[in-house]
This record gives sequence, C-alpha cells and structure tokens, in this order.
Amino acid sequence: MSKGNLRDVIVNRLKSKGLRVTPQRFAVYANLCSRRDHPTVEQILKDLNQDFPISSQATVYTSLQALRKVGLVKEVLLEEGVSRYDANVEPHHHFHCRQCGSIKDVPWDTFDSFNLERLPYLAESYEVTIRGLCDRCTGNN
Amino acid sequence: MSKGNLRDVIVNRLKSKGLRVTPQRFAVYANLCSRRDHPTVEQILKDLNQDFPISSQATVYTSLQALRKVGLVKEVLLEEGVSRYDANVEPHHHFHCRQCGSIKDVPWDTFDSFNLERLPYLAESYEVTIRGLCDRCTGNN
DNA sequence: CTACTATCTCAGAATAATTCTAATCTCAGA
DNA sequence: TCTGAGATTAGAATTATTCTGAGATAGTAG
Repeated sequence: MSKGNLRDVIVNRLKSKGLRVTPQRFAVYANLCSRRDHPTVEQILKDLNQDFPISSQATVYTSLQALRKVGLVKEVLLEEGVSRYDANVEPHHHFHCRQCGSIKDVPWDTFDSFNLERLPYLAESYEVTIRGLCDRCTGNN
Repeated sequence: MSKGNLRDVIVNRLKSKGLRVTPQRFAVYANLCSRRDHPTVEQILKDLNQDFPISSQATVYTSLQALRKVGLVKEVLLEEGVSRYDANVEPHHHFHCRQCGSIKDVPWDTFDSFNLERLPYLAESYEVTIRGLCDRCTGNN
C-alpha cells in the first residue's frame, strides 16, 4: 500500500488499454481520478500547471480524447458550451444544482430498471440527469 | 381550421408569455414548432433565410433565449459543442443515435418507478438520455 | 390614427471552447 | 541503444456564442 501503488494502478490502466504512458497523459488521468467534481479542460489545465508547466492546452484536449476513446473517462454534458470529464466510468447518474452549478454522482440503483425493450430503437446505454438544488443550496434560496 | 389558426396559436402563446411578437421571433418559434428534429441555431437560421433573409444570426440566438426563459422552448444538450432546441416542452426523454446522430423524443411513461426522495438533494426535474442505434441504423451496422 | 418608448434587430466585432498545423520530441519494442 | 509510430507543443484557425451600439418597430396610451 505504498504511494507507488496508485501510480502503478494508473499506469497499468493506461497500458492495458494500449495507450502509451506519457507524463502528460498520466497527469491528466491521475488528476481526473483524484477529483469528484467533473472538471472542465480549463480546470484540469490550471490544476496541472499550478506549480510549474506540465502540459499544454492542446495536449489536455487530446489526452482526454484518447482516454475517452478507450473508455477510461466519460464526457459529461450538463451545461451549454463546456464539456466536463469524469473518471468514474461505472454506470451512474448525475445531479446538477441550478444554483451553485455543482455536479454530484447519483448511484445507479437510485432508479429501478427501465423497460428499454418498449422502445423502437436499440438502446445501448442510458443515464438520468436530475436538476434541482443541492444540499448546500437548499435553504439558501 | 383555417391556415390563420396555427398562426394565431403561436401569436397567442408568445403574447401570453409576455413576449412581443416580432416577425423574427415568430419565425423562429414557428419553425421550431414545425420540426421534430431538435435543430441547432445554424439549421434554424438556414431554414428561415432559405428564400429571402428573415433574420440575423444574433437574433435567432436572442429569440431562442427569450423563448427558453419563458418556457416555450427547451435546450437539448446531447453532443459536444452545439446546443439544440426543442419546442416540445412537455416532459419527455431523448434517444440519441450514435450512428446517424438523430434525436428522437421518448414518451415520458416509458419509465416508471423513480425514487427521487432517496436523494439528499431537492430534485426539481429529471430526464433520461438513451443512446444506441435508431431503427434506421439498426442492421446498417 | 399618431406619437412615444421600451424593446428588438442587425452587422460586425469580441470572446470562448476546441481543433488544426507542422515542427520537434519521446516512449517502448527490437 | 536505436528507431519510428505516436505524442507534445505554441500558435494559428475554426466554430459557437455573446456583445456593441446604432437604427428600427411593436404595442400602448392619448
């Protein structure tokens, strides 16, 4: 359970998906794994380059695209104009607070299973987006 | 049941929401009501100005924002980078085909048994996004 | 019907998110 | 090590959206 372990887990995940492990790609994915807040590219970049420059903007974009393509990260579209990213690729839903804008993961089993067979389409995945006020903002309004 | 009727319905909807009825705003909303395909701003604009110029781009944006603010249209976010718009403001879900990109409305009652009380948040609305292959693309793949 | 004014529209500029370019560099297999 | 496919980069380009400020107009009150 040394510090090196988390590093190795991330390296192995990248390798097992056939991705070359570069410092930039590692940093982007490690950063995303350490967060729960569904950051935008801008937020990831700011975080990475806080102390000294680690990655360019273009690389964060291409890294995220590579990670997305192999299924290590998911894109989250909840607001106009910005993509957010999520290293939690297990099935789950999202709650979006209309006041503070925060995004919370909602457990998959919050909803009972759906009747996707009734659709005239081949459904491969689905997710629920819930909007409202988060625990902090309830009462402030 | 004359042609004027549909026109009047739209005019009355705009008025009842306190919106001034301008030719541009009318055209944007009428166009959106006549479609089922959740168009982007670009598509609406192209449609409106097909024969002769009706509206500028900026006006389509501001019209849609005005219509959205009063609840006559909904914004649909399913793909990165573009907002789509929907004049169907009754509760419903969306299906998004990963092959042809088409978007279909899915009846509200396709899903049941939601336990929103179990969330530690104040849920005000929700919707399901389903992804997969539409009827046309099933088999083509 | 006319005048008024708050609101709307417009072209073009500005901003913001993302992608492209093409030169340079580097990971990882042999 | 050597090597080459693939990655990184700064900056330019592209695309979606918003802003600006001046001129037009819907709808109301007289």
